Order: sequence, then C-alpha cells, then structure tokens
Amino acid sequence: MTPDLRDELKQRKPFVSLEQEAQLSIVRTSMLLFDAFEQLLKPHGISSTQYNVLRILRGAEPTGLCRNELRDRMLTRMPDVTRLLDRMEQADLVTRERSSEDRRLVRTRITKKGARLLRQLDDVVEQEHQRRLGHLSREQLKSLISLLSVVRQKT
Amino acid sequence: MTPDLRDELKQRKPFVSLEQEAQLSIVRTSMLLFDAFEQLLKPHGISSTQYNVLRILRGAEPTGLCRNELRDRMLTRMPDVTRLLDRMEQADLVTRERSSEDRRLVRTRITKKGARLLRQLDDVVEQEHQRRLGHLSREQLKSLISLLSVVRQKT
DNA sequence: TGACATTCAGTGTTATAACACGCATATTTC
DNA sequence: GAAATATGCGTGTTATAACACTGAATGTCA
Repeated sequence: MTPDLRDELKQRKPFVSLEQEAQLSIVRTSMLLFDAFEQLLKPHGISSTQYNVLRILRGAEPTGLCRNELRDRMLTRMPDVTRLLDRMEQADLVTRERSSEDRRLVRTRITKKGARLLRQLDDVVEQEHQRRLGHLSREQLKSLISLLSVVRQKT
Repeated sequence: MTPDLRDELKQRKPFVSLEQEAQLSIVRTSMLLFDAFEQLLKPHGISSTQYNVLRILRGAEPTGLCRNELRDRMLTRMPDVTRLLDRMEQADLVTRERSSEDRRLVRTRITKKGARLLRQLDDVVEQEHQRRLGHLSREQLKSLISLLSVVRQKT
C-alpha cells in the first residue's frame, strides 16, 4: 500500500540491506519535513536554524545561554554560531552581553521582539506538525519516536 | 530505557504534541546520521551530495540522465545541480554531453574514475549502515521503514 | 607566582547553497 | 508556419556553512 522509497527515487535496483533502506528513509523523510518547514518560515523572515535558536533561548529564560551551550542544544550541527547570532542580533531577535563572572562567556538572550515573533509562530508551527504527521495514530507516533531513539543510542 | 530527545537537547519543557516530538526526532536522527556519513566520506574527497549523484548515475548506466531527472532523484533538495556537476566534471567523476535529439538536454554519465571510487566506497558505506543501524532487529527496521513511508505519504 | 594548558568567542577565507534571471531549443496554438 | 508558451540549462549575485586560526580569559600545577 505505502509506496516504498525505491519507487519514490525511481531506483532500479533494490536496497543492499534493510539498514541501508532505513537510513535512506530517515534522511529522505527528514529532508522533506525540513524543507517544508523552511518554506513555512520563510514568509516570516527567519530560517529554521534561527527558529531553533529562538526556541532554545525562550526555554533558557531568564538566564540565557552562552554560545557553546546553545550550540550543543541545537537540533542540527552548527559550526558558526557566532555569525548566526550576529545576524540575529542585527535583526533585534537576540541580545548578547559578556558575562561579568567569567569574561570569556557571552550570554545570549531572546529579545521581546524575538519572543513576540515566536509566539506568533507557535500556532503556525503546531499546525504544520499536525499537517505533516497528524495522519499517524498515537501508537504509530510513539512507536516511531521510540525506534528513532533506539537508532540514536549508537551515537 | 531509551533516553528521550528532550534529555538529549536538555530541554526543560515537554513537547507540545506527539507530532512535534516525532518530527523533531526524525530531523535530529537524520542530522546525526547525515553528519556521520559526511565525515566518513571526507577522507575520500567527496561530499554526501556528490556520493548521492554518483550512486544515481551508476544506476542510470549506460544511458545516463539529464540534469533535471538527476535532481528529481536526489535524496535531498538541490537547486544548483549545474555547478555541482561542474565540480564533479572537473574532478573527472562525471562527463556531460549535449543530447543530439533534444539539444536542450545535457546527458550526464558517471566516468570510470567515478565508478571506481564508488566501488571502493561500497563496503565502507555498508559497514557504516551496519554500525549505525545494525543494533536494530529486522522487525524494528521494517517497522521503522514502514512508519517513515506513512509519514511521507502526506507529501 | 609564573609557565603551561584549557576554554571560549570571534575572524579570515574558501566552498557551497539559494535565488532570480536569461538564453537557447522545443512544443503548442492559431 | 509564425507567434506565443514551455522546457532545460547555465550564470550572476548574495547569503550562509565550513574550517582553520587567533587572542583573551581562566584554570592548573610546579
């Protein structure tokens, strides 16, 4: 019933292994969701990476986070957080302030404008999640979440 | 037993919905697999995108594919296939030839060097899939593949 | 306390992705 | 069969990602 990935990508040969098919399925599905998410955000003027940062910083209020803490919590690898934050600071979405206790650290916090934007997006984003995944049952979702967690165990 | 994504990302608040948790789990898992894959390929001098192109072109022998067919079969969205192929042509991994029947088309094919590189990588790549996903049972893998296919149904 | 190592943020540079546009070739329509 | 439309590829440009390196601040240890 459900068409397999091989058809989707018009592949002639079968997959080498279930493991390979699973990995490609994960990456493929992720890319589709990720791209759709970016398109959704685009009219609002931020990328999904920036959105991710805002979400993290909202959760880290009122203390904020330093650059590396933020980087470690991000969904996707981001080697150049500094300039990402530069742009967000310029857009008045975040503020940065050097810590007085440890002057190596720069504490980043979300601004009111950032928080307002995020609040506007909350509904839009949740609707998107429903649109993309709402056709799965609760059991299917739980099973999927659990299986992916097992995958991530092996780093 | 399996630690959840919330712990992994040090999130304080629970997820808004199962749908959201599932989407984030998919994207997170994909990024980990994808990054590991890129690191694996790096010593061999190609990116995962280029690897993907080579795989597709190997499967499309002996006719090859035109640019847009290739783009449509790629695992990830790629708006700038032309310059990707430019680089690969320069590295002698692919050849391009304008079609004589329809002179709008440019047929791209894998070179011997590209095919050789790919052959070298076959084992390495399959080992990587085993390393990342080999700890799941066949039933778990099938279930995961099937669930992801259901997710993709809603475009 | 002074030398050494470590941690943190930022910078310089190159490579790649993203987007809008343009030109050539085919196809359609009247 | 000429004009209009569609399709396919390439290019110019800007934005962002990736990587290696620098310098400041802190911690460590003799």
